[in-house]
Amino acid sequence: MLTNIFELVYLRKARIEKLDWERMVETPSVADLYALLPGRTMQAVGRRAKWILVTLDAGWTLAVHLRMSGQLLVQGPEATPRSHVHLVLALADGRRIFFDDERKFGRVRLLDAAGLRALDASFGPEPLDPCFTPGVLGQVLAGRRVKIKVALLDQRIIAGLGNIYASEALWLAKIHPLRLASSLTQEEIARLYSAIRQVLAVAIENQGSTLRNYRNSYGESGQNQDHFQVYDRRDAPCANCGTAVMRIVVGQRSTYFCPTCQPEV
DNA sequence: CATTACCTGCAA
DNA sequence: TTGCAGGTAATG
Repeated sequence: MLTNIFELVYLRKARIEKLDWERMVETPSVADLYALLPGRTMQAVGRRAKWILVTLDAGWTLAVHLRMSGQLLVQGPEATPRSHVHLVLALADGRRIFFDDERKFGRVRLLDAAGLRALDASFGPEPLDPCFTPGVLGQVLAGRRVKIKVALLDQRIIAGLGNIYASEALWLAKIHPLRLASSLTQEEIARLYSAIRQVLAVAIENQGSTLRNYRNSYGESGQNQDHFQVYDRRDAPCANCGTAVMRIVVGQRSTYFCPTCQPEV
């Protein structure tokens, strides 16, 4: 979750101070990244699905995906990178951006306008966008013979939900995770729509969920892990009915739900 | 569809 | 030692 930006930091005349895990650079080649990035100016920070998008000048966009354990940290000139910092960008004002990533799953791309359009087009609707309505959710789920939990994790169907918030949203909507997406009634879609937006809004309010690695760009933990209703709460009592929360595996991912509030398929 | 790979670290 | 972890791409 993107909780804050690098204010207006300047990458002008900056350099790549360290890059010791080249596999994190998906495109262009590492040589091209070294050629193109220095001298660029950061103009804005945005997000699409789980990609952090830093708008640069000359039509370039620096895209960063934190995957499981990545952190993007803004540090002062005196800070020492920890052992898992694999990319350091030195800024013109002396600060540095550390890409810290224990598991090395995180990725970086430098995209031109066409690359950005292609990335954007590969994702489903943004749940917090005003254009996202129950009707839109119904359309993207229509005819999908996939379990609803799997559909919610598929970024091509709907963008931005991860394993935590998929379970949380289904609990709030009282929908069993194994239901087929195509089987949801209008009413259930309406409930799911509200639940998704509610769960994300609360998570943002609580500055994200820190299980192990998540930090905002100042290195601060989130608080939303203290507000989980079902995720990581196997055997805890459901807040609605007291039934023990169950854990099952759906699409190879841990999935938590209340067997009473979210009736069987 | 399901399974495996990618990585490292931590808890059971 | 095994299993599991907030994600996704690449395989059968």
